[in-house]
Amino acid sequence: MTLTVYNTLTRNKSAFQTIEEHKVRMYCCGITVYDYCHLGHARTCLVWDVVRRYLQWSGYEVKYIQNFTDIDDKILKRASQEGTSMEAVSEKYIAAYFEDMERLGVGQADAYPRATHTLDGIKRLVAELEQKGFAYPAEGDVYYAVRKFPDYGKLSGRKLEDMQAGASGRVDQDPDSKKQYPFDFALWKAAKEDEPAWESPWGNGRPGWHIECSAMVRERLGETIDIHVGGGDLTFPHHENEIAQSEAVTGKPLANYWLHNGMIIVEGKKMSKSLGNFITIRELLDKYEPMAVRLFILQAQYRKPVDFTDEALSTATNSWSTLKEGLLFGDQYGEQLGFSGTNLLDQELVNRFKSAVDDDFNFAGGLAVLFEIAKNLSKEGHILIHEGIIKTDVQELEQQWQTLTQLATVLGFTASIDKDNSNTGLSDSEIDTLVQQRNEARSNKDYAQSDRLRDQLQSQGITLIDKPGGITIWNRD
RNA sequence: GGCGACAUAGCCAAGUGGUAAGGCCGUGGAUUGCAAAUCCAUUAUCCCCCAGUUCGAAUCUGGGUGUCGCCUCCA
Repeated sequence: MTLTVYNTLTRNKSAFQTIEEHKVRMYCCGITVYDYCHLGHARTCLVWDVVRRYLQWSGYEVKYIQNFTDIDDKILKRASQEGTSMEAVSEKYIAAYFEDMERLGVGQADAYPRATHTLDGIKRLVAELEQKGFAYPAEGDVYYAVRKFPDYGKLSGRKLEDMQAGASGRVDQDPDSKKQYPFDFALWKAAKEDEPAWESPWGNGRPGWHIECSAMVRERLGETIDIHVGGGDLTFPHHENEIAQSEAVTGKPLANYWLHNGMIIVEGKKMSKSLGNFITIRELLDKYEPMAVRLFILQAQYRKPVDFTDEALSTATNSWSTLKEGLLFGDQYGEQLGFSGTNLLDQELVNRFKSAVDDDFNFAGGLAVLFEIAKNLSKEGHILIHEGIIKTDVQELEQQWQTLTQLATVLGFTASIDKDNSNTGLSDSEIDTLVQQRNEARSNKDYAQSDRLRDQLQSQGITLIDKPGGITIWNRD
């Protein structure tokens, strides 16, 4: 089986081949830290985290880097609104980012470089671009001359002439602009009053947005990396500009594979800050379980847009409880069934999972395998509770459970038994007594009393199951 | 206006030439005092529309229609 991936650069699926055998160098364009993350950010982080897990599980050693943009107009604006500094705003939202991602179960990258820690690399890159004639200074700013880079537009599939012709007035030359050409972009911006600035050969100033990623990739991963990922909305201009910057200097491809995830849609429109239709991860997790959110995102192909609705999240919550039941099977019944603890996997199931996901990270296809296993396990669990028997061979059940657990881990799903069910205050014998009282009421046809007792127990998390022959068993939720 | 992506049951969604995975919801039956839970069974003659290629297409080609993204900060 071969992993096949869709490459934005070639607009095609092709077999995945690494530069160095068994090693993957992967870079993800992270976030600008001026506010809490929303569901759209969650999708990006979640999807690429799972891609990385999958690559690792497939036998690759993955070096995964994700940046924080901590120099930016929006951060400065936020700082002045809050009467604080750019650093304070960045720190606050970086901390919030880690809290949110931990709750979602997103693994940590190998490093989180920041623009403010990459100034040397950035300035070196700008200087090299200037030396090679790709950049020009203008009154303290430095711009990249896109017309000097023949490949400009190759990632997003556009031509400069078309963009200019088709933009219908949207790219009118700003009379105050220092650019030589409308699509040139800033590598370095001259310092404004009261704003943070760094010394440079072009005067005090700060870096433009795109240059930091070029510098970080080069510094942390090298001149050509295997996979560069990010949200689809970054394809142009951000990633296009990264390519222009890096490749102009090195003469080598910046990345062999460019992968982009689709957007979250709300009522037909992209979830975004500017539209104000976003829901933060924190708000979301007040209402839904993290694993349900993960399922909601992974059930869709990563490149397609996904509609956010409460109905979809509720559905995902129900689906998650099915999966969860399967995942908890061994914890709940393993001891009783005498699980051996050996880690044997069902290769047929593993292969089906792998062949699904190997096709451009088709996680939805992989999840179908997980659901199949989980459904059977939860069914066996139910039969065990109700009838005290199982219908599948114990060894096979254990193998299924081990397989489910491992495959779920690849996708980042983990379940744990809720610990707060022991505070009902009722001991087993007390429950037995109440159940007996209820059965007496039932035999006297005093159903009002019997239902009252059942409700009372239910409210304390005790579910009664009436079986044929007047036998009642119970269990704690 | 330019570039790109997508269109499969009530909802979400996989499937890229051989006759429609999976999830959620629902339905029928068993069981029950009634429930709940559970078990069993069941839910697209058809994949946006039209034409074509083919023995055969949801899957390929052409043309429509619709939706979304990017072209400005953006995950």
